[in-house]
Amino acid sequence: MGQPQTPRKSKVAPRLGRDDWLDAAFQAVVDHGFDGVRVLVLADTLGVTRGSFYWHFKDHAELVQALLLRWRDRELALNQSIQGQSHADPVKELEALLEAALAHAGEDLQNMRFELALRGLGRRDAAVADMLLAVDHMRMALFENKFKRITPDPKAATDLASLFYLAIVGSYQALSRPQTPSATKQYLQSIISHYLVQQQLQTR
Amino acid sequence: MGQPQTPRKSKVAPRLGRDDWLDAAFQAVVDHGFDGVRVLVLADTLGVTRGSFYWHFKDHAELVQALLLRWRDRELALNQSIQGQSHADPVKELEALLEAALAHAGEDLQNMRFELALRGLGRRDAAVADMLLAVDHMRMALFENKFKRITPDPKAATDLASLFYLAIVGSYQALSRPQTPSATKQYLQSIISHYLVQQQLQTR
DNA sequence: ATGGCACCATACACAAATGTATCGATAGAA
DNA sequence: TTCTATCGATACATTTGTGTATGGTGCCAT
Repeated sequence: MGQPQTPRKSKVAPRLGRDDWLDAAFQAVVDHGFDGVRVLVLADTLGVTRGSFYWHFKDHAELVQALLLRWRDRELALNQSIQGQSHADPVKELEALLEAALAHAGEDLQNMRFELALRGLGRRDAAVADMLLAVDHMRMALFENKFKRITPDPKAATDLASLFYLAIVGSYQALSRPQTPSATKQYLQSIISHYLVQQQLQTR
Repeated sequence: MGQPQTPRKSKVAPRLGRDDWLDAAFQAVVDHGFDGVRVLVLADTLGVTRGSFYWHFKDHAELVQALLLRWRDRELALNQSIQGQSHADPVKELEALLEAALAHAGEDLQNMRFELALRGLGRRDAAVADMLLAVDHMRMALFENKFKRITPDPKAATDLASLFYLAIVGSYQALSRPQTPSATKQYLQSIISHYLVQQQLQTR
């Protein structure tokens, strides 16, 4: 959380880099969706003119493309780091995954809003849809692995993984009943424990 | 599914009405989102000029507003009609509700796509968000009632209703694993039956 | 038939956004 | 110090979209 690699004077007139534009574009997506990513608006918020933009990027499409790739790379990295940590207790592990998945929504729900906007874009753009599909599979596999360590029935594990993952995505979308990620987490966990109790009763 | 109330010659030069513009706007939302609702594009697809539009509507905002209200009214009506039908068997009833909810996605997933776009709009517009909230509560209550007739635990009924409703919304969003509504229905039902079996084992 | 209403076309003014071309400024290396 | 690569400003051309004003046309009842 310190200075970027290129040490900047951090006082005034901070010459912009490619990442600064990407950050601004990210925020624009969060606030107004991908259709709200306007070059001259970004220029305004960054305090420069569009002349700067067309030095860093070929055109508007390249900006969006770069933003997409950055998101995917970060998502991949995050997934791998989560895959790394494993506890002895599989239930603890699942709960940790739930925790991570819902915390990933972001401080001010920015990541969540970005991802929703991204899914909106994916409905009109096949390439984006493919990218999302890959990420979804990646994350769903994570859930499936955890559930497989809990229940003996492999089909049940797959179904439960699907159900939970979709419920999380759905909770992003329809924030009606559980209005916060933490509330969502609580009732998801309650379902888990409920399920586990019955599981034990059944196998006993 | 016949002729509209105003009997039209159905041959050529069919003078347009307010609903024709709303239909075109609906399709535009399905295809390109709310930001893709452009008056002159609609005029093009309808084969007229914008002169027509500004006779039927005051401005662009009124078109969107009318589209929103039409959606809400239809949604309310649909909900009430579903609320009417009730079978003796509560499980059958729940399955019928699932069936209806997922069939509501629409022939070519048009209703689904529209609703997703609508939720995207709701993230930027408080009034739209409120409207969605009301509809979500309405539909969730439907689920909750069904579950309450199945399980004795009221908290479990609420949690399950939330889980299922959010999973349905999520399946709209992330069509990764279950790629079609029918596939979604199948594994949701599998979860139900799984749950019911355990429920019986527990209460026995 | 003809007057009037409902519906649409045409033309204009305006705004917002993209992209290009050109010139200016500035910091760091030579 | 001066040169140069990097970054930004300015001005222009073009596209796309909205909204308004005004005129045109077919159809129905009187």
